[in-house]
Amino acid sequence: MPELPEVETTRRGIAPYLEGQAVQSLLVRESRLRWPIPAHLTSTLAGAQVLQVSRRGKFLLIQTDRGTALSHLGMSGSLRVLTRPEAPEKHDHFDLITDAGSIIRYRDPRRFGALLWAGEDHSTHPMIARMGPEPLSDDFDGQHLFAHSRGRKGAVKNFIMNGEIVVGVGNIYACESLFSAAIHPRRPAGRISLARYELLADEIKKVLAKAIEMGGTTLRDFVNGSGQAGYFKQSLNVYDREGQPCVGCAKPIRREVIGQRSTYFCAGCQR
DNA sequence: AGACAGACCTGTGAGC
DNA sequence: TGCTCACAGGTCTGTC
Repeated sequence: MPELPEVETTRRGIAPYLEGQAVQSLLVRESRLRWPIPAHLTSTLAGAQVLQVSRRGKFLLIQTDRGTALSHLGMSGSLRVLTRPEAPEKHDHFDLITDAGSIIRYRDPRRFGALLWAGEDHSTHPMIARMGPEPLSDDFDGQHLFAHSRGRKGAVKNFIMNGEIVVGVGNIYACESLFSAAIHPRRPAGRISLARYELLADEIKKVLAKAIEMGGTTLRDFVNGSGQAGYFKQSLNVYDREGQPCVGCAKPIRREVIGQRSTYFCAGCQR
């Protein structure tokens, strides 16, 4: 489910209800996520002051005066704000409740998400330490992609989805940015010119920024902090459009499996 | 080092 | 209606 734009949309939705607030309690109904929710978190977070809610890659960072909680939404996770209590449903695994009475509720049917504790310096946490640059930062550009791709024979699509190269580019936005840059997803990463990587980096930035603006992509179940769907699906050029005409050349969009993931592209426009 | 398959888990929709 | 199968936004782990 959530790629960077969906995580950022979530961050913006929940931050106003958490920043500057004290945590009253963490209520865990199901601790078996991708990794178990640490048992100490309930007591560690009770009474903590939330300083800031930020994001690194697809992790949400809830920074408190006692350390930082990391939350990942996995494939099917969502966090939303309840301003009044609602009966929890089957896959509502934890609630973070503030002194002001807001409930931040985590739902995740597939349980690929996570809630972890990073202590004081989250940048050294194993989940964070090896991450590549943020795609929307100045540290990420065509030169970066070019330099790290030399000698690599794997498909460029897998290369840009590798979080040690750049974070936050998941299956949807990898397909979309490769289409916009007219690069075939199977092209070996090491055989793409600097000029084409400069275009690709620009398209990655553009597609992610536009998706954030539109509140993310809802394919089936993504909801923002208020429980609403995102609107970027209407802007998808190739993803989930197998057989439909390419917006550029009208040839049918193709779907092939690359790196065990469905990949959508136009064989006419992308080389 | 890097490329690839397998693993984790539940729900949904298509086809029979 | 109900069964089986393929597939779904991620990413860690193990093997070659």
